[in-house]
Amino acid sequence: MHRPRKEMIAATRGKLIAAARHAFGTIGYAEASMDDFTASAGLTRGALYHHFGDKKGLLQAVIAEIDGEMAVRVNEVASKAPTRWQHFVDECTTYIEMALEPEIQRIMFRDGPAVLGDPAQWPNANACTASMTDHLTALQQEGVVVADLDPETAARLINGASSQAAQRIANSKDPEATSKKAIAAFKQLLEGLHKRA
Amino acid sequence: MHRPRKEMIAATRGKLIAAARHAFGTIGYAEASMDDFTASAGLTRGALYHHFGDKKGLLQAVIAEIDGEMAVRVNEVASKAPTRWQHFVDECTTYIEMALEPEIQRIMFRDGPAVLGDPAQWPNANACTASMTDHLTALQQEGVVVADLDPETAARLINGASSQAAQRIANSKDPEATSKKAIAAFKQLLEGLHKRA
DNA sequence: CAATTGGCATACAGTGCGTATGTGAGTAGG
DNA sequence: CCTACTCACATACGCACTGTATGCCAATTG
Repeated sequence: MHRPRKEMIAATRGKLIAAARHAFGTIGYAEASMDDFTASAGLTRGALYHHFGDKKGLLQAVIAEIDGEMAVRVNEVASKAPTRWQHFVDECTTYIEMALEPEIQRIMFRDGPAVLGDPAQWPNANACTASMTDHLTALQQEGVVVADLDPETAARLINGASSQAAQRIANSKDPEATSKKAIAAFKQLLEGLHKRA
Repeated sequence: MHRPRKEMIAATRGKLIAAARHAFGTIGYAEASMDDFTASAGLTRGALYHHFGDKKGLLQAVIAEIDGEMAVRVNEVASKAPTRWQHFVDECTTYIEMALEPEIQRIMFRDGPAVLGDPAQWPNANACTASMTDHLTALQQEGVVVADLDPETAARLINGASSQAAQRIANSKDPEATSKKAIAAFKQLLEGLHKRA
């Protein structure tokens, strides 16, 4: 029986990722001391370097985890829509709502790109965009969306707009009102993709 | 005559900003050693701390300078358009083109937001968005753009989409082809703001 | 011409990252 | 069942970088 060993290792990795995720999500990547957050997980930097190579490696692992969770949440919400177009729109607005959470905003939209570069190049964190791309492709084949459009490109642009919308809401004095305005403007932009009669 | 003194000070500030701008724009904010780039300007960190307080303060100064330049360039190009809508579209595409430059991309869209937070909250770097907001407002009054839209919000979303478009082009294997696709997708999104017949 | 301001350099301390090395618990062969 | 090995993780060390406290010298002012 060689389970205990494997389980201990997985537990250690999990603890490190959880501690780092909390630190990165609150005080930010640059300010997070490896000594501090490994200690908060009851470990030392030795474990961190053994499992993740360096601080960036740990950030990658954290990002992969968050991306997976986001993809699940988006699919859950959007799959209930009546039409595919509505499905697509719901997917986008859910994305904005998730981007409102400080942890996601900080790690996925701020520190992540600054430390690891263009998110489009990340190896393990593209589930959300991939899903949006698929829907756009399908909508195009159904004739709902204009044909002259590269789906993945469009998905990325929408992504960018979403994150701005979320930041605007998050930093607003009156998030309720700002949210309405931001989502309205966002949907208006999406209308541009609709094929005209 | 107390020019020489003032001029020397301005020269020092200029040299520091230029050296930092180059370092930030190439190797990035986090990797740029203050000792190194102050030395490359023939100075030491003493001058830096005297004039800018800390590393972040210097980044702010660099960003303010770049923002000013960007605003000038946008206005130069866009002011030649025949219609106001075209003027607005040109403004956006010019913005994308500028965002293609590695220095601007790195400092304004990656490291800047990571270190200083939401660009919308920056005190001295909003000239570009302000201009776009103005045009959207005017277009709205002329009935070209849908009335039910907050101009500043829309400007920010477009900003986000622009920066994604630029990153996509910049990281592409075939920038020429990607550029066409990205700008086409971008214009398609903008069409959503047009009032329909 | 003396006094003072302040621009900038130098010296110092704290902290954090990365690496090299050590140790003890689990694992495999005889 | 005992020994040798592996490997997860800790400890110890060196280096680089930021920020602050202090010092010096030139320019300004009366």
